[in-house]
Amino acid sequence: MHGRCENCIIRELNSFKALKKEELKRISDSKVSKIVKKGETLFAEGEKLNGVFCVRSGVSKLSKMSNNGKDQIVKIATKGEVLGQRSVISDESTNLSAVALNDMEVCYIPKQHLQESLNNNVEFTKAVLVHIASDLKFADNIIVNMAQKTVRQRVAETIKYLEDNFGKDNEGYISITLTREDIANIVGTAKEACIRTLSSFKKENLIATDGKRIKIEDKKALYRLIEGF
Amino acid sequence: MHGRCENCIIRELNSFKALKKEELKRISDSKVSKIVKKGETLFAEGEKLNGVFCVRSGVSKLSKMSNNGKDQIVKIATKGEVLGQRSVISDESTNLSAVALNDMEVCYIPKQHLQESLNNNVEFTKAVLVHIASDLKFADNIIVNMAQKTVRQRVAETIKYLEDNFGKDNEGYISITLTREDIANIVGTAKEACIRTLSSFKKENLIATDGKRIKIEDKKALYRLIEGF
DNA sequence: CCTAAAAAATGACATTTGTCATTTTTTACT
DNA sequence: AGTAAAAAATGACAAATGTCATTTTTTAGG
Repeated sequence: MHGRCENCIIRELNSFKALKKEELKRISDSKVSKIVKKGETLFAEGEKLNGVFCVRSGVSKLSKMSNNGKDQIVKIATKGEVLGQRSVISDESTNLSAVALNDMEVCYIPKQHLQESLNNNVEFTKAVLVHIASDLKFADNIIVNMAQKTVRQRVAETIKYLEDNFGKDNEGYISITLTREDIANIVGTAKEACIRTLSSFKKENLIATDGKRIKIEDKKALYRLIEGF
Repeated sequence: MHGRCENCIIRELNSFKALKKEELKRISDSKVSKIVKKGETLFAEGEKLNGVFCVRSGVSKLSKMSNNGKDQIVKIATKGEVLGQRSVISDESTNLSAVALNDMEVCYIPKQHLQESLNNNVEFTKAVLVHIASDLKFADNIIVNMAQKTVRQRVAETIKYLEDNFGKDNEGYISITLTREDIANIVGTAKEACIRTLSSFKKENLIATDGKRIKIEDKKALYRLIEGF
């Protein structure tokens, strides 16, 4: 609970692995560990952040409200992700809000320390740069999918994404369970359309469901569908 | 034509302003100035780049082909933009292709020099980081628009974007002229839908057109439409 | 200035997706 | 285990968008 960053294995997953010992010590001394319950907000769109959140466990959605009242999920962040990073880098308020999808353990790190490292440790700055560049590439792909793929294809892609990133339990179901509405908000469609699409996938034996849980039954066919057949 | 980077005013527009004199000299010695004609490809999706392109004049579209054969434009790059940067940072092949929308003057800079500066000059690395972070924020916004806004709203938004970024000529027409198909590829819709939407905007006196040229006639109404009224 | 090719425009229609209303099922809690 | 609330599922219909065919207009080049 109150471990030291120096010993935290999570940092192997993010840019913090490029930090030097002294830097880690300083960060560790000022960081605050927090438990965030399912449904709670880490930060809201437009807020000015004075630090970042390093995710130790649990899952958070990063989303942006659109004028029609729908929440578009832009990213699902899990263990190792550093939330609020972009906004600290540019010294702007956040463009996204972060809400816990299940109970989370996070460390809050005041931004001064990060900024100092960004200003002095090229290795760290470069690591952050590479990470953000990869987020950008990912975002470009989402744009293309949103613009060019059907809801069916995007639902299929989202299921694949969830399995690839969160794995399966011992029964073969995708480990992360989202509400149909959250899935719809990733896909960028109405929840009814999302539900119908999942039902149709079930009829076609592409997937099986049990409550909220989803299992991919015919991976090949699902992948073909994503590619447009 | 063969000016020195040290004297190039374009670099005030991008991260190159954070480079030191020696760095600029080295880059200047190895850079190659090129003229790229309208319609020509600077680089294609999937290509491995050995350098970046700094745009001195002209406009390029950055796009990605989707499986249905449509080209999704992700960004319009103009004076000062550095193309291929993301791919050099991550040392991967590019995820986008770049095609000139009109005649361009660009400088090709071999990647070694950039990488050296990224490894040694924190100021530069940070400047690049801030720039990529801003691209990411922009991309997040596009995702939300694609997912949640109608074609009408997105066409309106694209027109606003073009006027804001490329200005108007002395008759009030937007300075950059794209084909309807290119506009459709920014909006993420079929060209017929794009044409129909523009025609309807014309009927409603939101815009006026003359050939490819577009002029915003009722900015307020157009902006209201973007917001969803 | 003329002409072929490209782009824009339009019609007709199919398909996809969104919206609203309602019922059924699941979940969380005592 | 029982119950209220939330989530999922489904039907019916409207609206938005895509596709294909065709005509009209514009543009580029000799």
